[in-house]
Amino acid sequence: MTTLRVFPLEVLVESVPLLSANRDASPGPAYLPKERCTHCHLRAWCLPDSNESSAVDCMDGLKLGRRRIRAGQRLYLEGESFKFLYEVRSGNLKSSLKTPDGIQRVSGFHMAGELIGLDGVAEGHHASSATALEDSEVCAVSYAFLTELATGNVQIQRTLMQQMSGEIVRELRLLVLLGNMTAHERLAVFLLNLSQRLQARGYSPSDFRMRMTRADIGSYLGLTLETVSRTFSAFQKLHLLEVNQRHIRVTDRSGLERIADMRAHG
Amino acid sequence: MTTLRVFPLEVLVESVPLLSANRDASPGPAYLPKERCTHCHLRAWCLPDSNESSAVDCMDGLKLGRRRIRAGQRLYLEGESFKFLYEVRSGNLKSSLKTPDGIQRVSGFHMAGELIGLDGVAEGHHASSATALEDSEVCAVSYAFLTELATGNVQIQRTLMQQMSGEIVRELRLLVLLGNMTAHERLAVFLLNLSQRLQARGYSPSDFRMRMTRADIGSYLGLTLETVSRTFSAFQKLHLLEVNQRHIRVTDRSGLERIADMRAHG
DNA sequence: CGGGATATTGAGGGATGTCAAGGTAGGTGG
DNA sequence: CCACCTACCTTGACATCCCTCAATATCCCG
Repeated sequence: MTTLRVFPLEVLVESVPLLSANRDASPGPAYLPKERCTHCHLRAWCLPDSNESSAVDCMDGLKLGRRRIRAGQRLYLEGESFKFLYEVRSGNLKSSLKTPDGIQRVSGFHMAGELIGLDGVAEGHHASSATALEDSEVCAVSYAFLTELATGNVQIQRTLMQQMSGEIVRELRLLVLLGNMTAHERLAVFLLNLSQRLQARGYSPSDFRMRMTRADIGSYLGLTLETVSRTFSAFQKLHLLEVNQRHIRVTDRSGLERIADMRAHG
Repeated sequence: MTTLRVFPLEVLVESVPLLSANRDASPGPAYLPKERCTHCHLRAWCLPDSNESSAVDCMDGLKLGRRRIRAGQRLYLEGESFKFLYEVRSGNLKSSLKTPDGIQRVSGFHMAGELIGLDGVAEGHHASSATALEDSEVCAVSYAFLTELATGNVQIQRTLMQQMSGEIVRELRLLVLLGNMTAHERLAVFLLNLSQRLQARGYSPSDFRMRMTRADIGSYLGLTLETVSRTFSAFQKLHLLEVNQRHIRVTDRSGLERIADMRAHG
């Protein structure tokens, strides 16, 4: 496994003057220079309702820091003191947390535009770890500063609450999945969800490369990696997919959908 | 099953003047009269950090409405428009949501002092339903008013965020449970959690009556009711519990704990 | 006392976990 | 450029836990 190197983020985020838009000034080895939020093409994802200029202005005032993470590196660790939320700028990450027996279990995969770290708010330290599945870039937002700002800005406050609640809903749906579904159903739901999220970002929903291992998928879906592998093979035999390692071509989407909510129809 | 009767809550909460502390004035058939939050003995649970008088004053200004729910009745329905958060005052409720195949799955059990309905914030309608397991009482808080208030009050804002994040963390832990654990481990974790929450409320942690059916527990833990029943019997044979229908006596707590994180030790 | 909901227990089968043995891809260094 | 190495993936055989189906028992409430 890759050596873990976590750079002290406080230094990056707190010490640089706000609104220093100079993107060419002395980039450190592990992060990109700061820049105004207005330039962030993912702003709409991070704060979907911020159409009012006031909200945008507020966002510009946020203490922001970009950060690069190499594949396999951790962005934060379970139990670590919680200070920042992160928006994924590019690449893919996974969240995971330890079971009582010390095994790491994947609780989510995160693509560009998604906000992570919200589970740290409750107890002041992260409830899960975040690991890069490939070389990735994130945007760090000081949570203390964000809440301070939210106090005077309904827009930001509302968005934060919505993001949190959205996390709750996502996990509820995953709970249902883990509680009732067969391996076939789980993988079908997983692939359709992946496909839909890729499409929303302008990628092909039917031809993509997964960034996670079979073990990651299995851990996420509550299955062993062998069962995941077998299920991929089964889907291929059913002519639903063409599978080549992590490259997936969906050849029968409606077939997948039929499996995803199987018991609803038969 | 009991007939469902949902009273129009908007009427109750919006139409009554604020701070009408008269608890004897014309109570409707389905709810108690309004009263100041200061009189609420569960205030500390709902907003744990509100020691400053300013926060308490703010809470007094919240649009609050008490509401009675009979056993089996629904407080709100999945998909219903989201307007209120609810704090459980007395009794016990369960949350549940539909699987793709239309089966209702339990996602949580709620005891006095717990805040429910947070999953509705994300999309403006409830992501789950809440059903009373016995005759219960809740306190309705207008979400719109609460956020408005939070804009000027860091205390309330922080508490809201913490409650939400806490919900996320609880669900994360349940995810881990559902993904990896055996029936024995699941039930042990469930019972210990129940025990701990009862103790925190001043009840015996080792001698209590569960309010939910075997089917509810099974649905929550991702097991069938038969497996739950068998596991109770097994625990009894192992002299961990004495089980009499829903009455539980924990006779070997450390034994339960050993099962709950079994793989950690052997 | 009766009826419906709830709980217990048994028998059998199936889906998935476990253990094991290759196979494949991609990166690294000679 | 090739050989190797490591991580990842596939497939098989077998075991097992839990689900399904079914019968009976018990409790609670009217």
